[in-house]
Amino acid sequence: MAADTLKKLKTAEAEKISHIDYFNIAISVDCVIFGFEKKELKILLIKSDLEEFADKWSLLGDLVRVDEDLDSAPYRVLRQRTGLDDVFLQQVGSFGATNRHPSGRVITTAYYSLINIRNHKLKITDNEVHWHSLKDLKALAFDHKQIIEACLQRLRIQVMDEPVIFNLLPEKFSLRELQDLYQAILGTKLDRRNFRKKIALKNWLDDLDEMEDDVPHRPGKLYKLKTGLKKHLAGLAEKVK
Amino acid sequence: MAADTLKKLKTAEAEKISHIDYFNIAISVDCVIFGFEKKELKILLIKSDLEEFADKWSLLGDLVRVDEDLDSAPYRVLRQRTGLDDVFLQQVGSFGATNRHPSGRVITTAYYSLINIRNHKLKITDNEVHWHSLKDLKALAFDHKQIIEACLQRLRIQVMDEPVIFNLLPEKFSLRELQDLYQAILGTKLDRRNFRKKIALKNWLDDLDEMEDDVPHRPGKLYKLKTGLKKHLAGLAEKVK
DNA sequence: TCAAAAGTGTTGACTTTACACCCATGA
DNA sequence: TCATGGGTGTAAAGTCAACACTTTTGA
Repeated sequence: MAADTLKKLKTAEAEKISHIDYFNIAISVDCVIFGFEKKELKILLIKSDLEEFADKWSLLGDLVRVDEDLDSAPYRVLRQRTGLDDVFLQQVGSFGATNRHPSGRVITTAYYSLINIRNHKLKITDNEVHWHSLKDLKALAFDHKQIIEACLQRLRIQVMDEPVIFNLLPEKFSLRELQDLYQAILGTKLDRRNFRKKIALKNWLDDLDEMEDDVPHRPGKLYKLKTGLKKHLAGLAEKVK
Repeated sequence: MAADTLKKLKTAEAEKISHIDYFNIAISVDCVIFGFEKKELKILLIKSDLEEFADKWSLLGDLVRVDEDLDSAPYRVLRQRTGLDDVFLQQVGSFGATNRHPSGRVITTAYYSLINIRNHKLKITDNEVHWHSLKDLKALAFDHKQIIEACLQRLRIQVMDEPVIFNLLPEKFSLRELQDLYQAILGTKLDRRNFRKKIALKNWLDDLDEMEDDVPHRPGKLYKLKTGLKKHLAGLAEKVK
């Protein structure tokens, strides 16, 4: 979150900055991290540590370091916050209204990320960090609501013709889980037969010849993403797409 | 162009900046300005004033001012460079490799713009500014080639289902001109009958009951964009789309 | 035996593509 | 009279949406 920013901005540094103001537009990155659990799309947020936004939640972000590529910064943020290293990340846009940050001029570049909540490597140690259901987001810090909206729209478009959605699922999954996920993202119900036809047509999946074994009803077949359609194709899609 | 940047960066300011380095990532905007003439897509470039890029062309850009919204900066650049005020502009993405700028750390946000080359208000006084055919772009300064590529891809997608393309045409135009323009953007040939059907279906145009009168062959009907589908819907599409 | 979800095809509506001829105008 | 593009329709292929019944499993 660009909130880290703030702690710093409130110290002596803040004064220094405000004086050499003209050259001091800080630049941050913010990550909209999507997860999927219990048929719901979730998003990872942190309690804002800014007075102005007391009790509000904000995105995970940080200032960009002078020796790091812009597109590397969100990977660092995710590594630091979640311990995950090989994640799907894609730049969505930059937000730079003069008044978006209460303690100074900060332009932020937003990225969206898709991660599997159940990934065993995912370690959220910071207890100010929590998963939130997208449905009942309260007021957020900064312009983060708007940023999330933009990322969600990007996700909705992307999900239709690129195999990015699998970053939200475990290695093995059933078609029901996949359909539930599409529905959560798109906010619609899909016809099961049409859905399966469409997925089959895309030819993204390998049938594992295994069955679910933990469901209280008839188990479905398990599938995995075809090897070769590597899960996080971030770098590629990022700039060229 | 982020080249303005450079002039500044090379002065005394440059030293100052390099020392308080940690907080000094400059932020610029660059405009990919498309025009259409003689059945070709053109782009407006300026001679780079940077030694490192002597004889190379670069995009029009400038540093973002501390008291101006990020999304306002490209409008200012266009106003200053072309005299045009009401232009179509849309943010495409931000580019921030550490080494993208030879004289310092500059992150740039790219915008694409569509303007009518024949617009009488268009005043390119600076004689270092020229229209270039997209086909024969030589090496460009910075990462501007890559930025143009990204903007072109955005344009290609956008043009398919939003009436943005008309910003490149005069008020009145024939279906042939429109088709030529689509072809220039998409880089393909289109079937005339199918093209006309598709356009008719979109219901974007008003038939003016006028004819072309300056063509060396049978004149076609003239159309204009329906009022209400205002030409530059930039602000709208920008963040929400 | 019940509840829950798995699995599976067909039809009609619509969209997309391919394709060819006569017409109007200016040179 | 020629060259250039204007203007127009149809048929076949493909895509998309709607829709229902039988099967398997666990509780």
